[in-house]
Amino acid sequence: MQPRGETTIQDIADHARVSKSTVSRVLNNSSSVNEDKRAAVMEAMKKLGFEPNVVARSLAGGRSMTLGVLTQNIGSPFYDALSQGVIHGLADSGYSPIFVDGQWKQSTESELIRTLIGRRVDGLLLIGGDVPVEQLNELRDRLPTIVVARELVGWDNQCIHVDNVRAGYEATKHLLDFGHSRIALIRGIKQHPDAIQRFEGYVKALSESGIEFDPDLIFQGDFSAQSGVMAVNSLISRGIQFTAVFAANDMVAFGARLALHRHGLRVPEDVSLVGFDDQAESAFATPPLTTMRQPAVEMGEAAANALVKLIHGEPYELPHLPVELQHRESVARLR
Amino acid sequence: MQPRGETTIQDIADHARVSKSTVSRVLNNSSSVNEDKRAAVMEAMKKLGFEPNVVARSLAGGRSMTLGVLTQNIGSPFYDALSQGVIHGLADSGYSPIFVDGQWKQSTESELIRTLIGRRVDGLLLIGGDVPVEQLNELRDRLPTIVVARELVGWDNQCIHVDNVRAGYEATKHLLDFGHSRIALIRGIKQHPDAIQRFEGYVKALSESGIEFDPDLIFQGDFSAQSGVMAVNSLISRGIQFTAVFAANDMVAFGARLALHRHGLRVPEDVSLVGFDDQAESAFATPPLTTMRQPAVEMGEAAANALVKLIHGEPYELPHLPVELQHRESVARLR
DNA sequence: ACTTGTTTTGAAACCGGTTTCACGGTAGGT
DNA sequence: ACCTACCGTGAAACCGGTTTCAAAACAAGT
Repeated sequence: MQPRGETTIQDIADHARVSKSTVSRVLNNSSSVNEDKRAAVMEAMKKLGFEPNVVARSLAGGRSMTLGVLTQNIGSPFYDALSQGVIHGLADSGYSPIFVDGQWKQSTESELIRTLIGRRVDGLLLIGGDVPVEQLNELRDRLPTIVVARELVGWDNQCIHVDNVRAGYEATKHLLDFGHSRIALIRGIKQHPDAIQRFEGYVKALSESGIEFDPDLIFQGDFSAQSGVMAVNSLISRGIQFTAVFAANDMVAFGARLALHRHGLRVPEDVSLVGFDDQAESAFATPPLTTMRQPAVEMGEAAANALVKLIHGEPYELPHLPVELQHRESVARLR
Repeated sequence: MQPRGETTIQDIADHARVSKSTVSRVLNNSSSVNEDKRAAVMEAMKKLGFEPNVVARSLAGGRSMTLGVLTQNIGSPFYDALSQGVIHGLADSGYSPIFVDGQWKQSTESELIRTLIGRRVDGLLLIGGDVPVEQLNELRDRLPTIVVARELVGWDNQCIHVDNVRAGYEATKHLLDFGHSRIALIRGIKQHPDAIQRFEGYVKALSESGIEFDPDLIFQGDFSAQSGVMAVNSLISRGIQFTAVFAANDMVAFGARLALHRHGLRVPEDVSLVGFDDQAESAFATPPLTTMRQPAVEMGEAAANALVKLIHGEPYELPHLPVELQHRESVARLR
C-alpha cells in the first residue's frame, strides 16, 4: 500500500526479471509461460501487492468490464428490486454496473446512454424507459443490450418482461370470481405501457364475463399512493358504487386503502382490494394485501446474467417469469 | 455512429487540420487556443459525432471520473433512499457511481473496496458498513472517502450521520409525553450501532422520567417486518403489559402493527406505535404511522456533493441533518 | 549434423487521450 | 530598433496495460 504510486506491471516485471509481456501473460493466462517464470511473477505480485489497473486494461483490451444500467426511478420499490437483482446477478461476473437514472424523461435517457457509451461500457441494461424503438435498434448494433420490464417488438431474445395484459386480466378475474362486478380501476401513468396493458386485461376480463365496462369506475392515476387516495375520494364523492378496487400498484393500493379507511369502509368486508408488484410491505399491510406478484429481483438477475452471456457471445435463454396472484386477505367474497 | 471504429481525437485533429494537442485543449479548455482553430475543432467534433473516450482520458489524466459506492443492502428502503440521493447528487457532476453491495459482511466489504480501488475510482462513498475504523483510516490516506449513515470517531468532516441516541430519546419521550410508561422496544440487529444507540436513547428517556427500565419489554429483532410480528406475539404470549411500541424501523412497525391487529388490538386506541425512517409507505399505513423521519435522500445527496468537493480539494460543509418526529396517527394519549 | 516445428520470450506498437517542452510569432517596454 | 514576455501550437513522452511480431531456445525427425 504505497501512498500514491501504485505498483505497475513494469515493477513486477523488473522484480521478477522478466518482461512486461510475460507478466501480462501470466496475469491473463493468455499463453503458456515457463513454470519458473510464472512462479517468479506470482511471487513478485504477492510481494509488491499488485492490483491491476482496470482502466489501463480497458483501454488496451477494448473491454471495460463495466456495464451501464439505465433505470427510471431509483427509490421506487419495483425498480429498486430490479436493481437489486442486477447487482446480485453481476456479483461474481467481474463486471461492475454503473447506474444512471433516466426519470422517465426520454431526452435525459438518451443523454445518459450517450454518457454510458462514452464510458465504453461493454453492455447496456435498460430498465423500462421511453427511448423509441428505432433508437434502440441502432443501439443494439453497436453494443450488447438487454431490456427489462419493457416489451419491444423484434427483441424477443434481448427483452425480459412480464405479460401485463394477462396479469391485469387475472387480477380482475380474481375479483370477478369472488362475485364482484363493480370493480374500480386506478390506472397508472397514462402513456405508460404497463398501465395500458393492465387496463387492457381488465377490460378483457370484464367483457369475457359479460359485464359492461363503466368508464365511471376508471380513475387516471400516476402510480403514486397519493393517486390512490384521490381515486377513492373521487369515486365516493361522485357517488359511484363499487365493491372492489384494482390498483395500479401496491403503493396506489396503500393510498386507496387509507382513503377507504377514512371513509369508514373496511377492507375486505366492504371493499376488496388488489394491488400489483407485491412489494415487501404488502405482506404486512393491514390486512395483508392481495396483489399480483412481479418477480422483480429475479428479472434483474436474469437480465444481468443474460447480458454477460450476450457480451461473451455465449448462448443463453431468457426465463419466462410469471406474474402470480399473491392471495392474501384484502379480497373477500361479495356477500 | 460508425459500426465499430469510434471517432478519436486524432480524427478530429486531421479533419480540423490541427494537432491532437490542440483538440485536447479545446476539449478541456485547458489553455487558450485561437478562435478560428477552436471553431474548426468544434465543427469537426459536431460533424464526426465525437464522444471522448472516458477510459483513455482516465488513464492519461489519472482521474477516472468514477466513484465507488459501497452500500449494504440494496432493496431495503433506507439504503435505497440513500442511494437515490447519491445518484441524484452526482447527476451533473461528471462523476458516475459504481455500486457494490456489501451485505453487512465485513469480508465482502473489504473485497469490494479492493475491487473499487482496482477500478481506480476517484473517491469512495461508504454507506454504513462494518469495516473496522483502522482499515478505513488507512483508506482515507489513499483515496478521498466519505462515510454516510455511520458514526466514526475522528472523521468529523468526512462522515454524515444522524444522532441516533437523540432520535431514540425523542421517540421515547414522545410516547412518555402521551402518558405511556409501558413502552415495548423492538430492537434492530444486536451489534448494529444504530440499534444500540436508539436503545440508549430509549433508556435515557425512561430514566429521565423516573420510569424503571423493564427488560421484559425489550425484544431483540433484526430490522425485518417479521421480527416486528414476532416481537408482539412474544410480548402478548408472555403476558407482558404494554401500551406502546417503539419499533426499530418502519418495516418492523408494520410487522408489529399487523400482529397487534391479529390479536384484536387497535392502533392507536389500545396500543401506540412509533416507527423509524419514515419510508414512503408509512404515511399511507392504516393508521398513518408516527415515525422518526430520517432524511435519507438528503443525506445521500449531501454525501455525494461533499465527496466531489473533497476530490477537488474544495472546501465544503457537511449539513447537520436532524431526525425529526413525524407526527401522524399511530400514537394516542393514554386514557 | 541439419532441417523443421513448436514453445517461450522480449521489443515494440498500440489503445486514445493528457501534458510537458520547445519553438515561432506577436506585443509591450525602453 | 532591440530585448523580453507571453501566447499559440505541434511533436513527443507518458499513463499502464495488451497484443503482434520476430527472434531465441528447444525438441523432434531424418
